[in-house]
Amino acid sequence: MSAPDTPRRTQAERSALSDKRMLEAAIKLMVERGVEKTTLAAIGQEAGYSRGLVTHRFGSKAGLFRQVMRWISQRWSEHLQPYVGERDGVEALAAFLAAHRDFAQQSPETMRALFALWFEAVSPASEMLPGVLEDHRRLGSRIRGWIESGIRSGSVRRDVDPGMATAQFLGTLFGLTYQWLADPRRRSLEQLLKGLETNTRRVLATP
Amino acid sequence: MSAPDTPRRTQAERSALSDKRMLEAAIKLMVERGVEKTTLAAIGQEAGYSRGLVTHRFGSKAGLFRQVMRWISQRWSEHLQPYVGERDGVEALAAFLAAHRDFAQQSPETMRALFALWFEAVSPASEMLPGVLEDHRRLGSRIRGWIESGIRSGSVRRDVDPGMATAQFLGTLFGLTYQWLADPRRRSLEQLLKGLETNTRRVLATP
DNA sequence: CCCTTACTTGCTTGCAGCCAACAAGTTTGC
DNA sequence: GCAAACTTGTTGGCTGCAAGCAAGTAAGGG
Repeated sequence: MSAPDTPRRTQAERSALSDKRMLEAAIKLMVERGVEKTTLAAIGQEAGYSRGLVTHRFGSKAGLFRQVMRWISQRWSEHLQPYVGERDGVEALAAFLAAHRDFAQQSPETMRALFALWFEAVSPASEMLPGVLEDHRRLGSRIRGWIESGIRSGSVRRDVDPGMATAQFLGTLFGLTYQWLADPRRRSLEQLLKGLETNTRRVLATP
Repeated sequence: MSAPDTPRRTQAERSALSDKRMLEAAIKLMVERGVEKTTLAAIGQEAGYSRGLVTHRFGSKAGLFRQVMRWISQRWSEHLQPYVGERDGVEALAAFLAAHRDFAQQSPETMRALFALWFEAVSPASEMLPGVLEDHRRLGSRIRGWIESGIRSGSVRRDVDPGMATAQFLGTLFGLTYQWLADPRRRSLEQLLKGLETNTRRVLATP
């Protein structure tokens, strides 16, 4: 007879579970207190383990938050996928914005954690920057793809430079999300993204 | 006869000098290593004083960087002033972007420090956030003013919502600056801001 | 006037508390 | 029994505080 609160697990299950718990605890605490004021000991204990396990598993504090970023980034990316479907051009961008809006509404803490990590990475000599740039590049490629196919299918103006339009679109998305993070009550993210959609249509769509 | 390397100074001069030296040292080190990896002891010694003076003067690490932010923010604001002059509407916004571009070119480290501090402030429970929001609000008011007077003078479309247009414009400015900070070599800030100007004209200007 | 004495302000040094990272030990699953 | 998961002991380094020293300033008697 085994105690119901500690069922027998395989080693793989054990470490997968502790990984998940620690990542979730890290997100919870970093959203409450910020990365700097979140200690590794607190994360370990919030997750139900010892103060030392986090370091043992992820190597360092930076290593942990790199993992947090990858984890959320992946989930975000998967969430966006189905919204766009087979659309292209401006319609794909609009669907992408709707996905972003819904994700922020469904789990604002997760969104906050992801973007806080991205924004903190601009700090010079950041150990997270390479991963952030990788994420941005991937995201940029998808967006540029939609714009380019929009040009080919005629729904996007022919004189648009896809690379530049991508930078503008992503820049505005980041900037609006930043404003929402900094001061959530000033304007709703939904409203801000609606504005971006309108402007994107006006700038990119064929007349 | 007094030694040339230690001229006699009043108390006020002494502290003004040490303040300036410490703020400059803080900017230099935070641009090199990031805020987190910059120690108060290193700042004090870089400035030519003891490891303890920074805390004594500014109270805490957060207090110091609050002061750094105010200091740069003020200089930035003063730099922008003369560019705009008596312009309004889209022309004022274009002049503002030119000022931003020139400031970034003249002293990129200063710009980098200011925006890094702004972006780091989105971290929850940040002690700097109130000051950042204050800066943003002031900036937003000026921009909204230009847009509103542009509407009155007829150079900006009548159906534009000034508050929303301000949020979009500022958001894009932040987002593009973020991209430039994160990856300076990918696209020049000049190019990015040029794109913003074009889009702003397309969205706001009367046909 | 100037120069001694009392006082203020600027600055340094020593120390306590806290944290990340590492290493050695213990438990759990295979 | 042995390898992987996890815990506990320890160290070096950093912030923030407080006590103390030194440079500057003001006031009174000659």
